[in-house]
Amino acid sequence: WVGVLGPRVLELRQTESDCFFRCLGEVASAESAPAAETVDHVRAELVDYFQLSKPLAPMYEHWASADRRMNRIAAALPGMRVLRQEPHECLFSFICSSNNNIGRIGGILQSLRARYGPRISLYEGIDTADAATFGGDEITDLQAVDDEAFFAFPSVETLAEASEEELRGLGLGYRADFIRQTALALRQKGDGWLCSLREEDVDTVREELCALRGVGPKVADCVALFSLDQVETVPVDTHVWDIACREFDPSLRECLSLTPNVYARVGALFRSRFGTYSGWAHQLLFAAELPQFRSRLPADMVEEMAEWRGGGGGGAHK
DNA sequence: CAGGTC
DNA sequence: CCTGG
Repeated sequence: WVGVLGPRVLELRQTESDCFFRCLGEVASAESAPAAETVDHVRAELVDYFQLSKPLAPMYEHWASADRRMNRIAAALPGMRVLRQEPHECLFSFICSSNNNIGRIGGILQSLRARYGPRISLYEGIDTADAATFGGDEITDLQAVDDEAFFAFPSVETLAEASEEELRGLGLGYRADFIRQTALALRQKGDGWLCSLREEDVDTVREELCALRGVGPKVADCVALFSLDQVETVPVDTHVWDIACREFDPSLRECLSLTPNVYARVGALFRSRFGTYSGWAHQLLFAAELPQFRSRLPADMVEEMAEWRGGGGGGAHK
């Protein structure tokens, strides 16, 4: 895998027993430390990003014993971790995700980076073709506009200065104003404000995030789980609602829309079943719904899921 | 209708 | 309600 983490382009390659990494480039402004120090620093950042100090095996065992279906999914999808993203990037990204599809979200975020983010220049002698072949992945997976363009995520300051019109031009649609407004609010609240929410309790985090433009319960929960250490939080989107209907409580199917009441019921179901790390358990169940992981699941399970989707009349069961 | 919010 | 499939 090749992509941007903070101010650097990183390459990761996983083998049976190890995970290798190297840095391919960095933003020009970053004062480059001695190479040996950078390696240690990047290693520490990866440990933080993938939350490697949290042992996953005990969680998997707990979830597997709590749920028959989860037992099989856990076996099929090992190592599914929740990322610990940079909170500002996470927040803006999930504001872009609302009422939107994954493909377009990725495009919008790449446009945001390319237009407002600092460019990352690759080190001498490194090109993305190297990077792509090294990992054996397609070059289409790269977060590059062209063959050599990488950008870090833009700062709050830069986004606050952006015009709504220009943001719309990048394909953000009505979310353009959400981005600008939230950037302005964050600038006013000061640099460390968002990260400081990591020290707060779930309810405070939710309340503070929901006060921002473009942030409702679902987006708030995503930011809480994926960047603010709220391991118990379960973001409920249309897919997670489906999972809850299908696996935990068919009566949820009667509800016409994802109202706050339904939202709360679904989260409560996950927490009663999976406990403290329900957000992480949710991540595994959610991943199992995605087309990219479907092929790894047992055939009868895939069939059961397809039947549910089709049986509802192409999603018309709502 | 898509990984919702105003 | 932006926008693309």
